[in-house]
Amino acid sequence: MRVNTPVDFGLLIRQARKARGMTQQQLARSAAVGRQWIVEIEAGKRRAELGKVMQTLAALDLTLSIRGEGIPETRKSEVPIEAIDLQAVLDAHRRTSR
Amino acid sequence: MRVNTPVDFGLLIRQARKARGMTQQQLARSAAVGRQWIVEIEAGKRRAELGKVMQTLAALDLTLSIRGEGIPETRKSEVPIEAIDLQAVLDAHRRTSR
DNA sequence: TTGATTTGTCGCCGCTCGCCTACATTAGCT
DNA sequence: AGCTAATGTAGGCGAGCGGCGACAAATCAA
Repeated sequence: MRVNTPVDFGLLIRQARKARGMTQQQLARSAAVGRQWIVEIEAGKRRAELGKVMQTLAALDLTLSIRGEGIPETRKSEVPIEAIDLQAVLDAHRRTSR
Repeated sequence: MRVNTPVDFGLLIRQARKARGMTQQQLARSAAVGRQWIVEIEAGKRRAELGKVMQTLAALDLTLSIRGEGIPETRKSEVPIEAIDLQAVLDAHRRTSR
């Protein structure tokens, strides 16, 4: 999902945290930040430290990506989208739907 | 491209800036930050303000997105990936390859 | 409702940010 | 080489961060 503002970050972090059934306290420990900081980032703090934000995303197992002119789609080390065997998909479909 | 650390942010911002032929001064003005700040973020400053980072990405026309468990692929307002007419693709393929 | 957990808010305080000006260094020209 | 623009660095400054402990308020379960 696209992220345009610090408020978006807050909402998504909170959403992911709840989806994992974590409390602010647990997330704070896991991300090595204060609980207070979690409260603030979830509220959309603009002046939050970039590094802590990324620690938090990592603690939630979330990945961040940038796209735009002049930025390659992936890095060498990144795993590209898995190739799809269209033929197999179509065969399977024919077998089940008729 | 995936972004895991503040250093990644720096490299990508610099890369995008150069791809647009902008100087640090120009980017700084466009993003409403100090030139000094651009120097630091490009060097991978961990404690940079989240808000300014996003202003800068916006000034470079870069988009940020988050992915992971519990985070929807897109927001209502976001434009989904364009649907592909597989039939047309296959037809075209057959026409050219045989 | 009651009790317990979770979340939000407050004040304090050391530390660092980010802007500014000015200077040093490096790149990119002809 | 020589000049100019661009980039990196330094010191100083006000402002705000983020951690802490302690409370309030809200949420949830039985």
